[in-house]
Amino acid sequence: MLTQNTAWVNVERAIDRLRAAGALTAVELLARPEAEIASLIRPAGYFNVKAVRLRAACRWWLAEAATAASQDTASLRRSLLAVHGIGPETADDILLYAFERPVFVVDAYTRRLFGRFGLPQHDAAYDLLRGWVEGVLGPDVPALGQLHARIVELCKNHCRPRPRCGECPLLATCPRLGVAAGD
DNA sequence: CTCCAGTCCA
DNA sequence: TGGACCGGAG
Repeated sequence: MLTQNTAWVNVERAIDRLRAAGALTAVELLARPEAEIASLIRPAGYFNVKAVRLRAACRWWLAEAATAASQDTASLRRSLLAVHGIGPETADDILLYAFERPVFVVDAYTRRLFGRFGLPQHDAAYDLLRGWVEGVLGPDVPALGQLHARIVELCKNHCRPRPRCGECPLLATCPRLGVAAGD
């Protein structure tokens, strides 16, 4: 939630501050005033809205986490999406990495990379693009996590808004072949 | 579509 | 110094 539209380096600072304040667990975070949480996560930006969202997520965790394991993935996703501040991408992050469910996380990086590779799916609605990747990889949790993580790394280092194709490991197979102009 | 917001870096 | 940052709600 802290990393929603926010650079990861700033998220790490916010997490460090929460940890230093002893507010990294759901119980501890909920025990503090919302204004204090907002102050602690200030480096991550959007701190007022994110403080509200973190509280909502912690309440969900305390109420639902115990029975989450027994729920099927579709039900668990609906439950997560009902939480204020958890949209499709955040829900799938939690499903894949926290609950180890076989889902693919679609993010801005995925759409940018797929678009540059000429895949028509890059514009598709969230669930369509997610389902397409899941169909290609199959219900393989490690593979789904690896692909998402590698897309993130690739797009942070090379496939940026202004492409840095020089050292890109995909240069040989990229349709753009280092045409580093525009997007 | 617009707002939310601090931080980094070319 | 302005764009960009692993989105989501109203």
